Amino acid sequence: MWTARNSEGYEAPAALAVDTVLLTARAGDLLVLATQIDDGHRALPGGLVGAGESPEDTARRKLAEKTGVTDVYVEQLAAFANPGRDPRGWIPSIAHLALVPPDTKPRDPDAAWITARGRHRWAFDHHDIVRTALNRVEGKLWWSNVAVGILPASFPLSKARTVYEAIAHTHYDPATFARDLKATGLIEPTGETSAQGPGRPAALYRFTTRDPSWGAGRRKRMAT
Amino acid sequence: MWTARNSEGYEAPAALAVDTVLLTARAGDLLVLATQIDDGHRALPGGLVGAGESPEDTARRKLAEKTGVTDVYVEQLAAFANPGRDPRGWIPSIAHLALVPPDTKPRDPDAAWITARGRHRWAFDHHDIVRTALNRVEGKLWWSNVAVGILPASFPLSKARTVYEAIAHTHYDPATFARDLKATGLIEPTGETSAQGPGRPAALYRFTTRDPSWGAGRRKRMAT
DNA sequence: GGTCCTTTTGGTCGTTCTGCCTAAAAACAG
DNA sequence: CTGTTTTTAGGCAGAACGACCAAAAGGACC
Repeated sequence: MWTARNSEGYEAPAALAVDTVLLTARAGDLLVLATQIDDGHRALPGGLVGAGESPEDTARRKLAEKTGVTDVYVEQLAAFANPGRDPRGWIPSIAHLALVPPDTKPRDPDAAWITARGRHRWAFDHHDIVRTALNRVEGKLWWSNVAVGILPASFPLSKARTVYEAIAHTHYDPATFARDLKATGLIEPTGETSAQGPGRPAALYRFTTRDPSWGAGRRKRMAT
Repeated sequence: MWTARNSEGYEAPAALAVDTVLLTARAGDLLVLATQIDDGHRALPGGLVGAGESPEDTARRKLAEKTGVTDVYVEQLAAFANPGRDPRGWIPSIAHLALVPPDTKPRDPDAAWITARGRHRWAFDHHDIVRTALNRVEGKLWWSNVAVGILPASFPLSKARTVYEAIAHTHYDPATFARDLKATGLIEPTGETSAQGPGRPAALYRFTTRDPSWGAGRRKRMAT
């Protein structure tokens, strides 16, 4: 059982942790990176925040260790600090949300992509963290450029639609989706076209900005 | 300079803090409770989380000390844990958002209501925390029953409109506001009417639920 | 080349939502 | 009783939304 005391003699947190919900979308499914724990439970990738380090930096550092990916979309989710959440001691965790392209391979042999909405036996309060992450990314989908984290620099609208459908967990009409996403002003055509497979070649688009920023998008009612 | 070490010998946070953005709306203005610090800066009410205490409980305990109010709407905002945010040492803070009715009086003589959107000289990173709180409450306004925290159990639509206008920082047409708020399903008529002052007496409404819950409301696009 | 199939994409149509407006209902002041 | 004020119901035009249709533009196969 970890404990700590500060220089005033009062009890202090034993450590400050970070847990990251790393999401991606593949074949219409939303996936989350999870490591396997000895007792069969799943756990989110995370680690301890070092002195002089910001929690977001910790999240990025740990993600780089687990997947080798750098330049990831990372944002803070919430703090999970209820007493007893970690059996090792008083260890608050600052949960983060991160998104990566679907071709990202885990470097850690114990880590694997599992369905984000499937029922899994999560360790600690990680089930709550995952649920919070899903709510967050769903809510932001049409109001921001979160999908930037999953999509490559240049993409056809059908690819974007697959990602949006995986996140929103619904089905969009292709024509309507194209009209609405273009209307948000979040994307712009690159001028290029791609033609792999049958069918008319699709025009490629890019996000007008790859910097994550709230409130950039517009409209689109919530799914009923 | 506060420091702490855990039982493994590694450096740990010196303490875990809570800062609360306590908001209310009065006369069309959004107000925040701030205490005055020696050097003239403003600071948010807050305190240290005790061992075995949840941060939200800490926020409620501190608010009760400062204002005497219990049964407050409190939700977690975000963690502010950048190194150097607190000159006293490594002290992450979990910021909270709280809402109270406008007749709440501060008990602490150093605490006072100040305009939430005014330019003030905030201490530490409290300016960021206030801004985050304003964004949060604005975003949730039409999608949840956050306004429950400010409005009394029973209220006329004009009162609700004043609160909504203070939060959204816009002006709503009275007729349109009534139509739209009723359409959200968040409120229901009590059957009573109130007639103070001139004009047709207003029907009184209550929230269908006073439990804070995300996603209960519907529609209403973002303000352009 | 010709035919069929596939996917993209522009447009239409009816429904719903939104912002603005008008006017009636229902109180108070003089 | 007459004017004033506030609430509240309803109308109307424009925008947004969802579903659909059809043309465009490629590949696959004969």
